[in-house]
Amino acid sequence: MRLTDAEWQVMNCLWEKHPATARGIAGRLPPEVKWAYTTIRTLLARLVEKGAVREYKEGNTSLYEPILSRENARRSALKTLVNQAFDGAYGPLMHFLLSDPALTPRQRQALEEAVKEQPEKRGGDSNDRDTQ
Amino acid sequence: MRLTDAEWQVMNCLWEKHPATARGIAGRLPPEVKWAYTTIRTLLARLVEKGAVREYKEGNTSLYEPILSRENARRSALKTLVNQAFDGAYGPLMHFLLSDPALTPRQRQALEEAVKEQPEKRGGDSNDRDTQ
DNA sequence: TGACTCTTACTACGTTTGTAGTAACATGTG
DNA sequence: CACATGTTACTACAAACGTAGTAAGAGTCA
Repeated sequence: MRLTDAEWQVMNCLWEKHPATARGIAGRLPPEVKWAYTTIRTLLARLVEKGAVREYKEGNTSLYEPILSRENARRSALKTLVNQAFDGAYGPLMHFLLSDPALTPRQRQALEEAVKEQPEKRGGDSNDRDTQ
Repeated sequence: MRLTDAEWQVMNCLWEKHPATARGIAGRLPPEVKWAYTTIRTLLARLVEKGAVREYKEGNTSLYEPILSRENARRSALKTLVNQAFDGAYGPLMHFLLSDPALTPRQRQALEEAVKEQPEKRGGDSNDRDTQ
């Protein structure tokens, strides 16, 4: 399951608190995101259509709830990144993390340990378990 | 600098060996990618336009060379991912990596150490150093 | 009951992305 | 020189994305 930038914003709000109404989500979006109510509605509709979110009615109001778990969305996004930018292996990613200047020396050392043992795991691209 | 999926494929070939011709890149794409020559040409043109690649002529043939470094492309992609999927902090990402069932116990422990010390670094979204 | 105010359903539209096609120009070869 | 072959320049076009508008129904309050 691939989420677009805008969809991530909406899903993040939904994971944080659900079920939620479109307006509730509008209220929990980061302050710099100022979308029209209808924009959020469109995004939710698209998410429902792709099976990431379930919609049900309470009175005439729609409530939304995530189907795709945060866990799986993350796993999927990370796999995509690793495949496209890190040769499909987690080792290079860790290596890269290592090079972050913001790490403390101890962190660096700990990570180094981990990388040394990394079993060069190739990213099998195949069947994402992405529901639940 | 944001790269699309297709652009990553091309850039990966370019980083591997450059300068390169469009046809050379075609030859180094992974076997499952079967693009028309003109498709690669279009992608290269878009990359040139966005400043990720430089093009120059040798005779009447175009040679291409990356301007955007792999390093920076990775950094940028990782930052985007972290911002959208991991609350803008590297800690949750490491946590997530930790949960990968493919880790050896020692790796897990080493990573755990690193995470414990993680300074909850918030993703300042701002000025990407993305050239060179 | 009429006027507001929400909510939904449907539609819209410019941009980006994936994926190419075609026409014209250059170059080497018989 | 005439032709085959490779190269470039330009154009195309459907799907996905970001971002929204409008019309019509439903609840609510004076």
